[in-house]
Amino acid sequence: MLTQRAIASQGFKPGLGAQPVARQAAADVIDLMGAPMIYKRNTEIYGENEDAEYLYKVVSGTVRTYKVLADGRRQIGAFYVPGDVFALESGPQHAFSAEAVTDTKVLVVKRSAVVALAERDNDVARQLWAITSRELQRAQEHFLALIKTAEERVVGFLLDMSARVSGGSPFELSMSRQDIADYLGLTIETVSRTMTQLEHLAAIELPTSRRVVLRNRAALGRLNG
Amino acid sequence: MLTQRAIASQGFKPGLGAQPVARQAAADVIDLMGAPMIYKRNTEIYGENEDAEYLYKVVSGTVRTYKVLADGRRQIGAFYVPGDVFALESGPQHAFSAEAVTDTKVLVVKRSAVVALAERDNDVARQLWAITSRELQRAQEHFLALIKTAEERVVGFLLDMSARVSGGSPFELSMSRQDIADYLGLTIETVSRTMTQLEHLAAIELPTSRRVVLRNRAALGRLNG
DNA sequence: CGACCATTTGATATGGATCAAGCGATGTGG
DNA sequence: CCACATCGCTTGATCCATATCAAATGGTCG
Repeated sequence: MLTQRAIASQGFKPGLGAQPVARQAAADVIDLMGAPMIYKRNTEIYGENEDAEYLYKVVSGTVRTYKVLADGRRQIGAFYVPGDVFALESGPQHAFSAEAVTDTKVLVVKRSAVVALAERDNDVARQLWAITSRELQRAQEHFLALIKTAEERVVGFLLDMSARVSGGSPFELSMSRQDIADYLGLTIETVSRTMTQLEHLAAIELPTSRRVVLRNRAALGRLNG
Repeated sequence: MLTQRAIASQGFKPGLGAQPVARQAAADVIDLMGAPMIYKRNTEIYGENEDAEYLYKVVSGTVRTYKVLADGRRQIGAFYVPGDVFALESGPQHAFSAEAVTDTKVLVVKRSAVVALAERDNDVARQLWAITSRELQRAQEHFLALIKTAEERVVGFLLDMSARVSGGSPFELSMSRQDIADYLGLTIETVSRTMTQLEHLAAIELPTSRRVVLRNRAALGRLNG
């Protein structure tokens, strides 16, 4: 479904807009050197604490990274959609595990190869830095979301996803309510109730549980805090 | 503030001085090129959305970065103690404001100078990346802390601070209860109550409200989740 | 000593979690 | 093609951790 649009939009992420050039070039390294791979829905891409051997770029589908806490709860660190680069969250070992949310196609490149290339090509070095920087910014925003109310978290999530998946207002959520709950630090019941409530407020519409129509962006902006 | 900034810019003249430091690590670059500056308790170092012109390294004292949310609440992003480098949290503008928690001495260096140096020196480039990477890791840990219980957050904070400030077990908190609350996403009352409770559990001791003795690390480790 | 600020302690309220059913879509075996 | 099992989601009732409101205590500095 997403494949055609995903390929067309590679390398650009409207909204973040910090360094489109750097992002483009960084993406190119993976585009040029990357090997395509396919992961089925709910299969592991890598595990927490494994050596971070590869860098990935999503071609189609959605990926989640997560950690399972001591008490058994799962916290999702991020969702990655077509165009996003992941597995550069930290040091030499992965801090999070990664799984395919849907059937997913990625491009894979050896981290060591890119790092070696960066030794000689400081354009590549700058791109690696830029990717990490953007990841940091994303983590900070996610982090700020966690101190907001349930309604604000859900609204923020919907606005974010609608901006990131190609298209815009009527869009499809590729992840389950449980995934959303684990991403937002809420329970599935609270996410569900909040969605219903937003629908009653006429802020959104839910033709199906996965399909979202942003019906009143002004109201959503206000509810976003 | 402007006066102090002017002094900072004397530290580096483009085109000069690159050679002698060419093989130094980034932290050392700040040590070598940095201009000392002093900020009084509770004064601003830089504001959110200002251009990120400088990089800072704490020599003495403590710094907090924070954001004020729409509803007026303040969220502290990080505390920086001697040895820490800050102001590399994101892109070309600061995502957070920075203030001195106590009277603080820092070394300041022009960001553009370091970035320019990184163009020619891979080692410096790698160090810039490493600093950003570490910051990302720190943000992720802070983020994971926010989904824990109040007790776990406070215990985690105390263990973290005790590890970071020179010394170890008996150590001094340089920040107020309000600072801690805003860092942990709790209220001042909850932080206070939790501290008292930890004292009753004989896990810690509080000779004064700012002085902390870790009395039972095993118990604290358990309470940390 | 007195004023002020930070911290602690107490009483009550509440947002979201938890426990528990119900419902609708999808798929499977008969 | 239907009956039924399953799964993901929604809805309802109740509980609890932390927030909020309020007051007392302690420490610091003029």
